[in-house]
Amino acid sequence: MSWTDERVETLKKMWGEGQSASQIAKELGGVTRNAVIGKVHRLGLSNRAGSGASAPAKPAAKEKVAPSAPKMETKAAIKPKAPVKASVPAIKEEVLLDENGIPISAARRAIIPAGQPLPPQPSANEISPEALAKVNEVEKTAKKISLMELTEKTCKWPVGDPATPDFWFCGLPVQSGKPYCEAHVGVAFQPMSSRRDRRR
DNA sequence: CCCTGATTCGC
DNA sequence: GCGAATCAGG
Repeated sequence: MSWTDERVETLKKMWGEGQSASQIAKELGGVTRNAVIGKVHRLGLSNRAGSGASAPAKPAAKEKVAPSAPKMETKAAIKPKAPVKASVPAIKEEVLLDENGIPISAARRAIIPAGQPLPPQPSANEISPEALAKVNEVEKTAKKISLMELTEKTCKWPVGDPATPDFWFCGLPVQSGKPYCEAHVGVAFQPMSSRRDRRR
């Protein structure tokens, strides 16, 4: 593959949108994230910001270390024509508030359904509205995979009622070792804080 | 371990 | 110019 005008265009676009090099590489196909990063540098748009921040001294005096332990990279080549459009829709969401002023979103209610034993449900915690908004967004683009499709790399956040055909798991790539994608990690692991002891 | 971008350097 | 290998950090 070569850097056709078109591909460069996509690269610029996605990089500008803050997409990671690996994501861009996947989108383009035929190139690795290294290639993307290399190109990005050559194009001189390594810095996404460009604000007048004083350029920190980067001597970058690097020395060749003895090459000893070679590292193999795991190649998983699966790219279904997922219509994953790189778009950044405005995060606008209606956050309903309950009696206590705790934000309740549609997504939230959607995952509390049957009252069955569900995974780590942050009960009455106060979750940042942003996190919830993100979850709502994610659930729109989630891969919606089935139980059997779950792997260590797929978000295991359940959505819907397990007793319903509409039940599915998020399925998006997990964040490092966690069982959920970034968005769901945000609502799954929330330090209980609202437990402020109030005088009565 | 997973991921990220940054840099180097042989091609 | 290109990008794998490597480095460095999260």
